[in-house]
Formats: sequence, C-alpha cells, structure tokens
Amino acid sequence: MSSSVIALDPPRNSATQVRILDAAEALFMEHGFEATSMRQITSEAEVNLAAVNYHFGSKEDLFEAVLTRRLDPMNQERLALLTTLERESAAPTPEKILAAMFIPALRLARERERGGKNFLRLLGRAYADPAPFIRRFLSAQYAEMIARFKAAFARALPHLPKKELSWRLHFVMGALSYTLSGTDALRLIAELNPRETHNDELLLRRLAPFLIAGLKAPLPDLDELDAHEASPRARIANRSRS
Amino acid sequence: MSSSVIALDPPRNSATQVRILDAAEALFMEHGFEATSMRQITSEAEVNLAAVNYHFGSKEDLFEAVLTRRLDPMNQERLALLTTLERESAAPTPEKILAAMFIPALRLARERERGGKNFLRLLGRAYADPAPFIRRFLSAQYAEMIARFKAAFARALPHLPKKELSWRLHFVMGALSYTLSGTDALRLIAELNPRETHNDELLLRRLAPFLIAGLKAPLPDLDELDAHEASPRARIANRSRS
DNA sequence: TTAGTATTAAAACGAACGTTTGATTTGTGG
DNA sequence: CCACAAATCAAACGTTCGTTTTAATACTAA
Repeated sequence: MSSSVIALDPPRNSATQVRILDAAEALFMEHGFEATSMRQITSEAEVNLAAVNYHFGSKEDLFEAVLTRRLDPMNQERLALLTTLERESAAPTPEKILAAMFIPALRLARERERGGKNFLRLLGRAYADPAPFIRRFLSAQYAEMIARFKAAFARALPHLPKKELSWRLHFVMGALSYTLSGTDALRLIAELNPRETHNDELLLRRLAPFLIAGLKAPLPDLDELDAHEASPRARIANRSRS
Repeated sequence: MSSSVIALDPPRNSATQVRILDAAEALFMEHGFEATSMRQITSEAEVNLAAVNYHFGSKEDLFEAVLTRRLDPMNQERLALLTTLERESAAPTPEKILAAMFIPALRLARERERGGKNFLRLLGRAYADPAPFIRRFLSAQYAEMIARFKAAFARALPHLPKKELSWRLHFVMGALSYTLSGTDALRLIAELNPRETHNDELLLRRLAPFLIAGLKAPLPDLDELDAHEASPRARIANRSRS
C-alpha cells in the first residue's frame, strides 16, 4: 500500500537475479524444464546453489519468472497494437490483426540481443509441456490476449462460424509456437539450413501468408461424418485397396 | 541370416512387454518423458520394477519401443497410400496427398481403442521434446516419408519454389503435431469442449482445408527485408507510435 | 561506528531417480 | 522327471535431485 519502505515484491533486481534468469532461460530452452537441474542453472549463472530458492522460492517459481519477464511486455504490446488498429478502422483486415500478433514477437526476437530468440524457442516448448503448473500459467497469461484477438478476427471474418474460428486460431497458435520452437529435427525434415531457421523475421514473413490463407479457407464439409463407427475407411483419398 | 532357430530380436511378445508398453504410452503422454519414472510405469503395468530393464534395456529404449510400435506401421501405410495415389494419377492434387498423410493417423486414432488417441498426443509431444535421442529417433523414422511427400507436393504445386515448399511443409507438420498433442491449455484458449477436442476425425477434417489453403497461398513478399538492422520497426501494422 | 537486514556461501537433508544384482520361480524340451 | 534357460522378484546400488539449514559476509540507515 505504501510506496517507499516496504519493498517486498516489486522491482527487486539484483545482478544475481538477472544472471539466474538468463542462465535458466538458456538451459530451459535447451533441455526442457524437467531435464534442467538447479545445479546446472546456478553453475551456469555462477551463483550459489541456494540463490535460486532464496530469490525465487522454487524451481517452478523460477520458470514462471523466466516466462513472465518477457511474456508480459510482449502481450501488452500486442494488445496495444490491436487497440490502435481498432481505433483507426472499425474492421481491420485479418492481415493487420495477425500482424499485431506477430510484430511484438518479432521485436522480442530482434531487439534483445541476449535471450530474444532463445526465449521464443523456450515459449514454443512450454506450449507443449504437460506440466500442470506450466499449463495453468500459460492459460492465465494468454486468456485476455486470445479473447481480444478472437473477437477482432470474428469481426474481420464475419462469414466464419465462431466454432470454426476457434479451431483455426488453434491451428494458428500451433503453427506459430511449433515454428518458434525451431527444433533441430525439424530443420532436418525441411532441409533448411540453420542460418535461415534462425532468421525469425524471414520466418514469420513466410508464415503469415500461410496462416492468412488458412484463416480464409472455405468451410470444411463436415456433413458426412455423423456416423462415427460405420465403415468410412478411406473416402478422402479414394483408394487404398478393393 | 538363418530363419528358424536364432530368434534374437524379432517378435518377442510377452504379456508383460505389452502391459509395459501400454502403461508407458499413457504415462509418457500425460507427464512427458523426463517426468515419468520407471516406478510409475512398472506400478501402472503391475510388473516388477526390473522388468523394463530386463525386457527393453533402458528407459530410453522403452520410449523408442513405445513410439516404434505404432509409428512404423503408420508411416508405412502413408507411403503405401501415396504410392497408390501416384499410380492412379501422374499428378495427384494437394488435397489427395495431404489425405494420404492424414488418413493413417486417423486410422491409428480410431481403430485401436486403447492407445490410439493417446499415442497421437504422445507423438505430438515428442516432436517438441529437446532430448537428443528423441530427435535422432524421429528424424530417422520420418526421413523417408517426408522426402517422398515433399516430392509429391512439389509436383502438385509446381509454381511453389522448393524452399518455400519446405517451409510450408514445416508449418503443416507444426499445426498437425501441435493439434494432435491436444493440450488442456489449448482447449482453454479455444473454448472448445473436451468432447470435440478429442474427436480426432472432426479435428483433422477441419485442419485439412486450413492447411491446403496455406499450401496454396500466394508467395510471400520478401524483398523489403534485406536490410536486417535498418529501422524497420512496425511497417506491416501501420502504426504503433509516432 | 553500530545495529540490523539483505545477500552469499558451504554443507547437508531426505527423497527419488535409473539401474544392477542375486536368488527364486516359471515354463519347456529331452 | 529333470535340466536349463527365461522370466519375475525383492533388495540394494550409487547418483542426483530440489530444498533447507546454519554461518559468514555485504550493504545500508541511524
């Protein structure tokens, strides 16, 4: 309630904390949450083993702090961009709305020399992590942003039923997070060299048209599959046998 | 070399092994590889703790066995479908080719009552897992299939440069694996209820048109971003300040 | 300088991990 | 029935895990 004396949480910011956050960000990205140990983190950060528990509480709290440090500003920037967009035009195009989602991610990847790209990959990983505390955290972090962007897309794509839009945003988030996590296996699959894989601006410039086209795609034909156990073996690809 | 006596590897198949594979599949899916312990697995399978090491060698070997059991037949089925497709027509449509990728996944999800859907989610997880042995394994498993399908898509989309096609297949795999991993956090984001989230046929029928449209999307405009450090702050979304 | 707090440091905590060992049981061909 | 290999079992192996404790040091306000 006061403002000067009782500084319990707010901007406590020692060099130790920053070193821990940086080291944890890199290590969590490289090995995942479970496979990264406190001893690795504190060793990489060149701080005492007990420093993490002292400054952050627990390993889980540290992970949330790592995410919050970058995610919070990024999502606020996304919302600010969307607000500006909607102030200028009653119905912004899907391209513009998608750009409002991408640009803050681009800035994150580009501006901060340390951590930027690493963090995006870490974020992509976190999306696929089954740990309950991670899921709870991400849901909370993204709830407001996703809701606002969904509403914006709904206005920009009025022909699209709400449920279909939910699915397609699901796909958009999937392609985005998967792409940002930029794994080595994928690079192998796509035969793309590392230099290109890590040029995030080029990457997102390629991804955007792909997703926009997906969002505008014709509605799927879902009529024929009410029967869920009939014999609808291979109907789409018109042959496999017989 | 022979064929009758020396049965070292092939179809050893005790009830114990199957129970271990089933339990491991479910647990790996739910908690991930690192967060799943041997004691959980053997307890769930109601076998002795040492049984995993006895039958499979190590925890990592078990994980690969879990994946191989379902992945091998599925990818072979994909290749068979594609072969049939190419025998019928010199240039199958992208829709047909994509269907040849999806249908075996659909069958996997539907036919085996136990494990089917769980396995698809496990597979989606594995794609995002940073563990080197997982990446190596998946790369090896998918190399041939991806190469064949990329060639097929290249013929179906002749206007698309090879590099662009690589990227778009990357996005396709991303949306697919992310969607199949079907996490709870995502359900929350999309406001989709569990019944729908786990109806994989409906899911893939919605995903296919989305991805097809993405594959056919117009080429991105990449000219303006040669300068990588100029001042190209926010150009796409036309405003954020100033 | 001194009192008091925030931080760092070294060491140990109990718990859980994957794996191995050695004995015992099970199943099978001669 | 017997011999022998395959399979199961209980127990323990040595590590490593996240966290806590206790003491020493650095910093700051009076």
